Amino acid sequence: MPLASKPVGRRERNKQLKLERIMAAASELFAERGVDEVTTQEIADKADIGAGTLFLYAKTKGELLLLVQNSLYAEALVRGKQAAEGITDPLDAVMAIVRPVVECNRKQVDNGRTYLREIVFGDPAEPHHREALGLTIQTEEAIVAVLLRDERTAPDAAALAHIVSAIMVVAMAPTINSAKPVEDVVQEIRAQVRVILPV
Amino acid sequence: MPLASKPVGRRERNKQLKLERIMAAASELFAERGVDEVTTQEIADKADIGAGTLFLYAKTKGELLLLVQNSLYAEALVRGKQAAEGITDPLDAVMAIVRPVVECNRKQVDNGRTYLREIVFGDPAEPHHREALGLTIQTEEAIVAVLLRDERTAPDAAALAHIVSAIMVVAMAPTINSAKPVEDVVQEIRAQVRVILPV
DNA sequence: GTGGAAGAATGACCGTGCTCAGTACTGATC
DNA sequence: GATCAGTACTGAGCACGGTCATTCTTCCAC
Repeated sequence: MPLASKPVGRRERNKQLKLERIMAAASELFAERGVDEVTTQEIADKADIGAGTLFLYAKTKGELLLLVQNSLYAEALVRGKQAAEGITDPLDAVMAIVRPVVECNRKQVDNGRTYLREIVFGDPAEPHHREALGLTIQTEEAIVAVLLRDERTAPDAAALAHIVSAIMVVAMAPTINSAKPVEDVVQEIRAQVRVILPV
Repeated sequence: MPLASKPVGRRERNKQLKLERIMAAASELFAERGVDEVTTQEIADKADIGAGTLFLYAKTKGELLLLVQNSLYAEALVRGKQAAEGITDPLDAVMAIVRPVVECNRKQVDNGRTYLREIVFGDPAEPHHREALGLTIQTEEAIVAVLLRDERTAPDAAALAHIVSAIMVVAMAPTINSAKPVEDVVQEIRAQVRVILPV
């Protein structure tokens, strides 16, 4: 009976287990074939639960994608923050944060774009959506931190970081850009960020 | 037989008439109840055509919304361009273009947001979508024209205009902002544009 | 143990956007 | 007019995401 500090009954344990099975199933199927080519029925089958049960754990298919992709995004953000630490040039430092996020988002282009769509148009009341919004805020805060190294007022830094966010979204999300390789997208973002980051 | 320069047979005429009926029906229903609360069946009924026929004129429901909203957007753009002509301050001039677009987009919030979603995530191969993209490009060109009044390089102006576009999208589209009144959205955009338009 | 309240799981079912095999219409050709 | 190829129209039907009345499970009080 190791670490039974929280009274965890069979009920809670089963729920947790089911959630893990769902995440594993969804994660795998989405990565393999893309979110649009997978039905919720398939995910339920693979997770060995009823079709309706799925929606007790994620209110919509979109929420399911958020659930899966949030952790990837979180990891990318950590990498970006670390990479930015050693870089003094503001533009390069900002791009050090941006790059891993773009790479992560483009790992499976369709899923990445749908993820963005869910963040922008989904229901912010849902927990997985809130988590995603939290990550975008953290990303902006990381950029703010970089910008504040130079003399700059805090409100301006916050506004600039928000603008960088917007640039990223509009570089990654549109269907027109969906065929562009990661490097092109990163360069496109860099070109725009440079214009708004005067020395 | 007035102006029969083009050989317009019954066939072409009927198609045109049907398209007009579809546009009228969709336009009215969308405006009344919002795009999500209207079924394609209802639109077809109101236009007095078969359910399947609808999709010969617009490949998806989203395309139908583009079809309807494009003309409104086009009008807003014209108003914005005119308003900007008499204004010398760059920030004010840019905002003169932005404001009517935001107002138009927010006339029925849900429809406006769905319109943006379609522009960003829809199929650029579809004709109505292409028209919408054309309008966004025209908007950016109008902003470029304003920016080039002051000494500024053309590439920079283009980049800045594109950034203003991005700011607008990210101000209007997200669910979180859907409750904000027009004036708040405009001010939010203005605050950001000011930061990137140094004298 | 037993009873029963609270909660979780289920899958048949529904509404929706969209498709497609079949039908009807148009207009050119003789 | 008759024939016919090309095109437009149709609505029954499909696939899918999501719901909900019902069933099953857990766990507490006694």
